Amino acid sequence: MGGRSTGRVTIQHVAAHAGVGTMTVSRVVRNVGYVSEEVRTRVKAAMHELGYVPNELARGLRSRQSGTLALILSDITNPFFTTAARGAEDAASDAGYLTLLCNTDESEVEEARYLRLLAQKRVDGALLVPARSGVDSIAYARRHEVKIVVMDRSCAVPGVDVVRCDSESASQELGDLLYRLGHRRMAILTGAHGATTAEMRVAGFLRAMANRPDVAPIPVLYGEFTRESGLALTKQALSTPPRPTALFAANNFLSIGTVQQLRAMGLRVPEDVSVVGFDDLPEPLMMFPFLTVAVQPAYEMGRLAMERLLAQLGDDPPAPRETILPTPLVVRASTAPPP
Amino acid sequence: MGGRSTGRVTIQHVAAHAGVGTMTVSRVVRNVGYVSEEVRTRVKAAMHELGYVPNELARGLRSRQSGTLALILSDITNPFFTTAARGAEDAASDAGYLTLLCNTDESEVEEARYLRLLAQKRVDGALLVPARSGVDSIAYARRHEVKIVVMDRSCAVPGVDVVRCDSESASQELGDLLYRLGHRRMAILTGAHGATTAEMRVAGFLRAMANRPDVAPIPVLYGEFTRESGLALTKQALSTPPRPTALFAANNFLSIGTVQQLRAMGLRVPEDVSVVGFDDLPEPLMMFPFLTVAVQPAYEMGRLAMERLLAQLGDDPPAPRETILPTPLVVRASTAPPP
DNA sequence: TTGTACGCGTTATCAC
DNA sequence: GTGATAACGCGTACAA
Repeated sequence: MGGRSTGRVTIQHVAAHAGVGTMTVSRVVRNVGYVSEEVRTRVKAAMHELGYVPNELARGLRSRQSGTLALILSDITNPFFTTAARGAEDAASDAGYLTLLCNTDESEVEEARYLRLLAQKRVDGALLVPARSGVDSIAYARRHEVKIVVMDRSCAVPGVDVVRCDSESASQELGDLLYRLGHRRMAILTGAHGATTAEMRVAGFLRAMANRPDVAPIPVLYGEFTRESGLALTKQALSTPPRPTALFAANNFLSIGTVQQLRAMGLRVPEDVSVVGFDDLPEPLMMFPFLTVAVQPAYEMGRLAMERLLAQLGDDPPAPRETILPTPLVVRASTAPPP
Repeated sequence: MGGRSTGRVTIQHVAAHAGVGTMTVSRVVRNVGYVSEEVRTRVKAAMHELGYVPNELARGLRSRQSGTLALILSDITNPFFTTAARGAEDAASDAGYLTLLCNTDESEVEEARYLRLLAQKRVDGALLVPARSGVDSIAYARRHEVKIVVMDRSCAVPGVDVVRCDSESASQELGDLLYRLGHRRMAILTGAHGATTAEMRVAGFLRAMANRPDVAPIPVLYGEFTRESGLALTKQALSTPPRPTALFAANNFLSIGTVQQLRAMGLRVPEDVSVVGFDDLPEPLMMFPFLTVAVQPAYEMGRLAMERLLAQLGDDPPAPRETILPTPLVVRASTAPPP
């Protein structure tokens, strides 16, 4: 693979070397228009020999697109988002796009900062997991011709594509499950107020108890989607009588904290307290599959969302819609009838 | 915030709106050179009003840099790389850079493909986890003025920056540990031939047994760094007499497969077979901390590697060197004396 | 089928 | 202090 070029080989050098005009080289590079076979091979040889690499910056300047997409999520470290990111990157890569990674840590300020940077870079589009409502971000993106698909969370902005899992129904099913097992005193541990996933999971679980007068009032403890929050909220939930016989932890980190805290308090799961959670861990990470959970199809969500985004970038973009992915339950050892 | 602009506001529009030349606007935007306070405020007002966002593509075309870095790793889905990626992205973000994510799945073909794309995008630099030797990739990157820092793996190419963990010493310590516990029949399960981490861990472990004649010859089973490989290699290791009393699984996925397979075969860990592994899982992911492992400082590695890369991009780049991070052991419940 | 001139948005250079 | 002008490398329109 050719030449001792220093990366400053331009289309003109190639043209000169091949004894043709720049436009001919351009046509060969992009494989469009008519070029005689003879010239084509001559140009290709020159490209190879000089180690020519087309300059996407210049290309983008002309064509008003960068061939780059972005992934704006709260934290790649959460295995749910890790898997989703992989799905998204796979889809983008298949289409020849590169993907920028942005961690907002649920901060609207960071979200806005990244969006500004992305607009400067003229990215063609972004997958957005909005920290809060996302209205400002989406408005900003639209103003700057950055296509947006909202992922994982619902979004009140009209005319925006959304791909997410069915938090509400899945939570309701988790509630049903606990009820059928005989639980009547339960508590919900969830994320921050305002985070749509946190809210929807609460709503779904409560809906399961709506017409069941024998169920005690259900405390809803808001915190964060972290292990630490799981520890703290669990302590709190168990210290307020009547003591719950089952806990619903609305996220993977939360549920891990929950189980750890229960064990630290000398309580057995599920003999003393049942636990249901949200989000499964990827199979190769689970040494001891244990938790009864709602399994969000993270990879599919990421891939689908990116495919939607790519479609938006295409010639006739489909009408925006909300795509809600099925979110089945997996029943394991963390649930049992109340003691 | 400002204007109903459609993203096609250029520096010239701002200049016209403020009644100044484009150069003056450019100076204000970049905050360099001399501009009178009065004009400066006028320009800033115009920028705000028009919703001006500087075009990094055009900027990069002039300045020959893109403000973008890349992360080329095998699979973001591996929590070790996830955490490293977070460290790298944090460092890049702090410096005002955006980070592209590239998953090669240990394929040299994919690695080369991404590198070509990155060269087209004129990325300023990349963190590379080479699938194999990396010589071609590094040569290519150099030819195209993409700065490279090799991460996680060692690299024979001279003059290249490397940041990695101490696979060899840590593996030796794991070997020492098993020996001191009394194990004399052991086996090693590792990744693919040629992957430097796979090789180094084997070498380190074997070194621990070098001058110990009472230790039985140690089978080295090569496979992949996956759970499935862990299942298969474990089966194989236990089916060839003399049966080992301890296994060394050279990677997180491998060790999980190992434990699962042992349990499937009705063997208890550590009563029947001890297991030591490599890579810890992040704390918020471990419901049941169990495995004795060498803990690679993934976040620090990612951050440090990116900081090295940023330094390379600076004015006086430091001389390339190999940075080897300490990799301590954590002893947990998966190790015990042989039965 | 092939080549020429110009513009994409920005910045470096050099005058004013 | 400030502004005209010429690149940066490529693609579009048009001419040949």
